[in-house]
Amino acid sequence: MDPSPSLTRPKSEPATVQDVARLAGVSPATVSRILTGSARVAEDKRRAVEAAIQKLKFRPNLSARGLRSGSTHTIGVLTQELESPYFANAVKGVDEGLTGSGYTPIVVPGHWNPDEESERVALLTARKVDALIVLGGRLGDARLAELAQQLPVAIIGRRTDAAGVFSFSQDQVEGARLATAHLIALGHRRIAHIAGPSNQVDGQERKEGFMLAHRQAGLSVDPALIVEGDFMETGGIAAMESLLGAGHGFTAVFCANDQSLWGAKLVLHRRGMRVPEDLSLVGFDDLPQSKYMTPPVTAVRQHTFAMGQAAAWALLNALGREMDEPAPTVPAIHLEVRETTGPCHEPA
Amino acid sequence: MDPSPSLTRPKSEPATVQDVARLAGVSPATVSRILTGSARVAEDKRRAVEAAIQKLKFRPNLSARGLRSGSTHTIGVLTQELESPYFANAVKGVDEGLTGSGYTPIVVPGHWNPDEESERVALLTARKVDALIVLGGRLGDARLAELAQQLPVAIIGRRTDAAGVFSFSQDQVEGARLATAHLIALGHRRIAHIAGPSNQVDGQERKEGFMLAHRQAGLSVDPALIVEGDFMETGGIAAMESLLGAGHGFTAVFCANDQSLWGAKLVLHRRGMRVPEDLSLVGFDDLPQSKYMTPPVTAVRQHTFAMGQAAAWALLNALGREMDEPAPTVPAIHLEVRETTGPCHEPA
DNA sequence: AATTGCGTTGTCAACGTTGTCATCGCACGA
DNA sequence: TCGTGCGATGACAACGTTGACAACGCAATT
Repeated sequence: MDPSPSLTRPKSEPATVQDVARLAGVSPATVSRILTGSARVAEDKRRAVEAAIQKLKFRPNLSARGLRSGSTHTIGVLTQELESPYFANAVKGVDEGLTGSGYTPIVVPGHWNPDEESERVALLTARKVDALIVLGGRLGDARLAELAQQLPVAIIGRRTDAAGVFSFSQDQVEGARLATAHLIALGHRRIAHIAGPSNQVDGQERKEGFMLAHRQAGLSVDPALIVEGDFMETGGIAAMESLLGAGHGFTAVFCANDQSLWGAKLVLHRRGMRVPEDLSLVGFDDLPQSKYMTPPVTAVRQHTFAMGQAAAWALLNALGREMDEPAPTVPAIHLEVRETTGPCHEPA
Repeated sequence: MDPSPSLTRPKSEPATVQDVARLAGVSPATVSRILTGSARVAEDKRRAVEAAIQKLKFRPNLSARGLRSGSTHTIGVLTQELESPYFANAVKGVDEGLTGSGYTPIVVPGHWNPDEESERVALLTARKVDALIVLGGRLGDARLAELAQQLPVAIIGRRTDAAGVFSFSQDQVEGARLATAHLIALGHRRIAHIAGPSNQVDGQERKEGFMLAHRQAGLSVDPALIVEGDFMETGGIAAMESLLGAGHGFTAVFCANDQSLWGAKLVLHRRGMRVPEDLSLVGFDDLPQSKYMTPPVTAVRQHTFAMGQAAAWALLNALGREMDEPAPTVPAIHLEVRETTGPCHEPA
């Protein structure tokens, strides 16, 4: 660490269109025309202006431009946790979908807190973003609909009834059903579930899929085998310990997300239990790291990157931009079978 | 996926200070005074204005404010990869360090590409950010110094000679030395190194620390045991396979970063080799996930979060804000010993 | 050679906010 | 009672950019 502040700051004022115009011997309007490409300009003047821009290192002041034209060529992205791989992936998709469009994403975190989310969104709109992408979160439908009245809005990872909102999400129930059915097909009969927080819709839906798969197979679920986690590694640890401590036999666990699974897996390692020989594990999200775990994790794959791209595409389109490529498609949710699941050895 | 565009968009024009002033029966200047707190205002007028703001849902237009006052209360953050846990952590630190300050971070990715970084930074300055935080990257010292002339600049994870730039970084050589010395202390004598890309300073310095530890212990390094990776999991896989394929015995590996280690570890798992019984592994960065790997990874801990916080603090301070807390300290780099390292079993 | 027409360029106002300056009104002291 | 002074408030200009509109020059046509 080496903080070395500067004491002198010359602060040469940045050039303006006026300066450029004066140097190039034209009017500010002509400079503007060249910058925005809004009208034809004689070749020699264009060259003179471009030279002046180079010389003065001119960059249009985007505050002024935004004020005058009403458009900032900016897309606000409300995420929840910057450090979560799940959101990072979606943001990356948005970023990718926006490259070459002239629009820049402005990413702000909401921390799953409705008040904070609302505040951050207000900040984005005050900043006059041209469109808005919301990743998950707890913003109410009413608020979303209200926002959609002012500017194009897309939401990722959540369904909504709010009118006029582009929504990109994947079928959580189906994903969970897939995961559970896979375990059942491997012969598992006593399957535990480390659930998500009960106040979060995703968690509820995944639990629903877990139940559904059992019902479809004509199996019943032992409520004692369902333990609530918090979508974090630590929650997975606690849940697995409580599950193991209670001592009711089970041969597989469906975890509501990968992070819970990672925590659970660590507990098994500590106790000398092998995966998948002693216990099969399925996750949800298929975060990038899951592929490199030992053994690599079997998990339901959410196409967050593709959803980010699709959201970006939809908004650019709504903003009236000519799209040279068709709307990207988001693959259906599916199960990525790797090595944390295996046939059931202990007969129920 | 369910994109449901709205066709009608009423677009009620947002309220302005003018509207508020009219409704409250005062002048725009008085509204401004209340908003910015720049002068005393009679209690009854204040109440009237606040009521009008509520009623009209007024939010000051930040483009206009930025244009007029020159300050946007915004801090630009140039990161490299949104999806990398390393950068995500630093950004989170910045975000935390900024909470409650009234400043908002604007995060843009640079993708390790000097041209793109330069372009993104230009975009941030055109947007009139009040200060700039650069995470890693390849921006030249000259450019950094030039930027520092215009606004306060901090750089994280990189040392720089650029004048007037706040720099927060950790001693990479020392970190690598620590990691290697730990292996040597455990009795390892033939230690391999999966290096970073040779054109990246971090990689070079970590390799240097690797060599240094050997020198200090009076040991020589077998050049055949050093293989170049790319700081990604796939590079780690390739490097480990080439190392194992060459067949020269070694009992431990120092990986230039955690992601390389994850890849390498997967190869060992595939080949049925145990960690740390058959091979010890040390990483660098100590990413959050490393703690939940099985076994948990021994790694050099970089305090990226703390550096992010410290950078935010330094910039706020430089912007003249009264800091009610002292500058956060960044702990020295250290080795987090977990379970991927153990005593050497095979005598050299 | 005069006129029309078109394409290029410049002038000017406006976007919403804030700071400067002048003014107003009030309370106080002489 | 009148003048002074100070605090509160309003009018106004300015930030840098763009778009509407007007004016200009040139070429083609009659």
